[in-house]
Amino acid sequence: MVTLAEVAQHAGVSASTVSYVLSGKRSISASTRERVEDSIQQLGYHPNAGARALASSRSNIIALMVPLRTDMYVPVMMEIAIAVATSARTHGHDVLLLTGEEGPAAVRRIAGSSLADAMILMDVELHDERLPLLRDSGRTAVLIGLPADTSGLTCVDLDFEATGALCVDHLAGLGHREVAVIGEAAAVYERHTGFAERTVDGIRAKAQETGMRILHRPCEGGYAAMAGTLGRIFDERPGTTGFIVQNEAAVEPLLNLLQQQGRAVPEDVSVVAICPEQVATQASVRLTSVAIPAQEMGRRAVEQVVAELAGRGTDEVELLEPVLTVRASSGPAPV
Amino acid sequence: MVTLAEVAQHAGVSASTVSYVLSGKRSISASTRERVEDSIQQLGYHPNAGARALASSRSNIIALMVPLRTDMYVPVMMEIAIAVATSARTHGHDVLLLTGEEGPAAVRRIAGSSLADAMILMDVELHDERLPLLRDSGRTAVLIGLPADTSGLTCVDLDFEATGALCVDHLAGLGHREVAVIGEAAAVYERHTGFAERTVDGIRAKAQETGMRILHRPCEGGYAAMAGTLGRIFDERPGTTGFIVQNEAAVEPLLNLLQQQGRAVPEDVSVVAICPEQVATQASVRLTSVAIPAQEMGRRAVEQVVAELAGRGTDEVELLEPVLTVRASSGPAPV
DNA sequence: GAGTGGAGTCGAAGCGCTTCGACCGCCGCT
DNA sequence: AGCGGCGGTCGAAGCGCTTCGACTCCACTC
Repeated sequence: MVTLAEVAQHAGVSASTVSYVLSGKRSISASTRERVEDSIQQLGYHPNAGARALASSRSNIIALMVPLRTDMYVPVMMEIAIAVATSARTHGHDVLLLTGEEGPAAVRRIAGSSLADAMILMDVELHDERLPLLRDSGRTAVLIGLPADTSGLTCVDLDFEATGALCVDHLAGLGHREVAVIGEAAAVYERHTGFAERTVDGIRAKAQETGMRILHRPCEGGYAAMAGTLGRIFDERPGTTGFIVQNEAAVEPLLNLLQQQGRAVPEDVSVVAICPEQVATQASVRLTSVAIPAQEMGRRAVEQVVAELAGRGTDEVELLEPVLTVRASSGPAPV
Repeated sequence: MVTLAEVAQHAGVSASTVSYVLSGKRSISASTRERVEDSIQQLGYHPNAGARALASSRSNIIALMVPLRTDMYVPVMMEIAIAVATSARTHGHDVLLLTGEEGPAAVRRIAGSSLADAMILMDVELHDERLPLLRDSGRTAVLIGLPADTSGLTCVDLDFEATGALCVDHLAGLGHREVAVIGEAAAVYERHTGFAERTVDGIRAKAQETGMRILHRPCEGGYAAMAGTLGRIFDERPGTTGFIVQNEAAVEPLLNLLQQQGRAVPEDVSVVAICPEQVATQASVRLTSVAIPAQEMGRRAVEQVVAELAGRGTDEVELLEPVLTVRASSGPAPV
């Protein structure tokens, strides 16, 4: 491995000069800079990450905690993770992938070892165990999601309350009066995952306002689970004409089942989904949907992290505004 | 932050002793060890990652390069990534997430900076640009996937040739003579991604052996693409009675379309999928399938990495044997 | 009773980098 | 002419850890 010292010798300058060329923290004459840069090229020098971290107490690594559960909203998670990794690189950072498995201990370990300069947490619960640790670790952190108490924390998320309200508004405007909500799996609510609860809150509030009847049912992904849930919904509320679907793994099964039952979409029944654009456009019926801006969320989270590391910190909650796109799955309520 | 020196002072021993307690590289008396461990607990000490990496030239980090494309076999990727992260932790390593975006440069950067001790590459192409760099970086590396030239590389993968053969065998045994293969998106073949080509090779070879006619068609995921592809397949080969599906995003659309066309599965048409178990069991018809053992692949890759780092290296290709599970989507060919 | 060797501990020398203070010219000011 | 100040460079002191060699005891052996 080539070292700083070797570059310095090759360029005929001192080690510190090379360091300053690299960091730009002191002015360097054009001629010296050029010579140093040439030497770096020729020798194929790469700064040693460990030495750098030790000397500067900055690792240029951002830790990303993703949920362990691989059974939920996987594409969204993946998209966020990739967006985080990609934007981190554009800011000169790398991303360390932590799974939920280690739980709160991971926070302690990462903060304690100075392995990462900052952390981004996904899949945040309302009363997340990791938050107290995070707060008094003093590390900069950004949450993707919204806990109950956001004091001292920076958060990025889609405004799920507004999202719920938007879906209701759309269906109400089309004359629907009885709407069923196909939620995430029951476990998601039991863990008090913020986004799921907030969506339902938003739906409930707006429904009350517009005089709509809501039936909310958690639902696992997959065909079998959806079949059961759907049967029970129509048993209980035969007059249901609208669906709001939050679990993307239930979307296609739902469309399929409706079709089998001879209920036409959107003539007899309207469906609004909360899902990534790709799911909405690739489904068997092009879905009216509120997009989950996974990439945007990942990008924003990184930008917040970078801003805070640079001291331009702003402990704030940034809620992205939902956008509803009308496609082929929603129409006027049947008369 | 608490340092080694502080722990040493607190325990009344020298720094090196604490270090040896931590690493176990020299014998320490029980009493000393206990005292040191107590101090570590009380002070809440965590070794500084940078310092450790610098002094030992081991970062205990494994870099994982995942493809940037978020549109392909996402669940599989995610499952592998999580399995890698999880098993890495059980071996005391962390995982650095690199996206394909940076391309071969990432290999140079990581190797050069000693940020990671080893690399795991996913989405390997037959003639992958990263391989030459990897070879002469001297870093230990494991590929998930199989390039054309595996010399000097450790690889882990499902045996996709055998997988293809297995699918053909199953359908041939049921009397099917005309089978269509729904492949991955065309771009996957253009990039010469190993697994896709090898699957087709395996299918072709076995089909010849069993006198089966094969029609292979690449296919994007999603409903619309599948509809087009399916139409063209039946135009060209009206006698098709079997399908082998490799693109998991095409599975559900295919089932849906067949149903719409009044072709019953498995009475009129049999479908065999190559996909994760979850997809197979959650589809609208429980699918006869060859499982893609994503977790297993991730775990094996990490184990290989750890073995090589420990000097118990074995540059070898490890192909996992495919397992076909018969479910409800395949049956005897119609007469 | 001197010699041998292993168990247990310590001191010191780095690992490769950043950064602070100091130094040296040289320009421009009064 | 003299001096402040600034652009540009260097030396040296760490950052917190690992690891090598050396040292001390003490239990054995012959």
